[in-house]
Amino acid sequence: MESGHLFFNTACRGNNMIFLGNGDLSFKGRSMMSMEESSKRRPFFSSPDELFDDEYYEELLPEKKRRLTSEQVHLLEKNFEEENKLEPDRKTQLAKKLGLQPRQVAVWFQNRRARWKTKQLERDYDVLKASYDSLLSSYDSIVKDNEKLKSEVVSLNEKLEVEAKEIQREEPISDKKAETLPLDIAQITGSVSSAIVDEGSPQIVVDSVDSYFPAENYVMAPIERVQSEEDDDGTSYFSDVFVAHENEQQNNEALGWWSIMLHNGPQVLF
DNA sequence: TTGTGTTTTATTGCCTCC
DNA sequence: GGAGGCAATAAAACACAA
Repeated sequence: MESGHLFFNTACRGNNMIFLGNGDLSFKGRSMMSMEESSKRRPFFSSPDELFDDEYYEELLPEKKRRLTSEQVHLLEKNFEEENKLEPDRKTQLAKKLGLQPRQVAVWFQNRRARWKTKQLERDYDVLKASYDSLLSSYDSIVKDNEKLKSEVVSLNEKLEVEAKEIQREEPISDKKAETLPLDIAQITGSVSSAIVDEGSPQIVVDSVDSYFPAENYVMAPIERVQSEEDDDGTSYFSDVFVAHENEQQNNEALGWWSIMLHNGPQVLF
């Protein structure tokens, strides 16, 4: 039926083709129209004589916009797949083959490129969106991990504090030793990992220019290892613990390079 | 049948390249 | 300056729901 329709729905006059029937009975998934319905809408011819009836064409003029037949579209699509640009020779050949004006072929390619571009943009958007969704998912997972690690740090800090107090109770410390003990262990506990940073509480910031301690009043000084807890794989959660002293001058004398480090910018402590 | 949205064909104006 | 490409747009053809 489609091929029959295609045969009847076009009429050639010289190099130009004028479309008289309904060009897309089955065009791009649209519903099939019966031959009868089609002829009611737009008559088509059954004999060569009728095809070249000049009077009829004059009635039709000015010519209405006609859709290309599915056969023409198929051939155009095939050519477009091969090369989406049209050289002059190819345009002329294709126009002859299809019974269209070269201009029509050029216009079809132009519109087809525009459609392709739109589709391509949609595809690109889908790819980018998938990529974004994936990244977002990874980010969420990292945030959760971070929360988990932070709570572990809090729990370990609490343990550390308890144990430090016990040590202090069991072995009363000398005045000299007392100078090097933490003033406030809770303030120090943020220094365990650069990946775990709680913005809500003051901490020593590792790998950062910003330090928890106001440089005017405090310096950091190395002290004896207070407590070190190790993970299953042997990774140490706690390294050296530092203490802040209010008397900067005293500490500058006593602590040497730590104070220099503090005043001279970024420190990598672990 | 009609209103509305979509698709296709064609035009216009601007831009780039040779 | 002419040819060709592209973006924006018009207009016809068509689908489809109410």
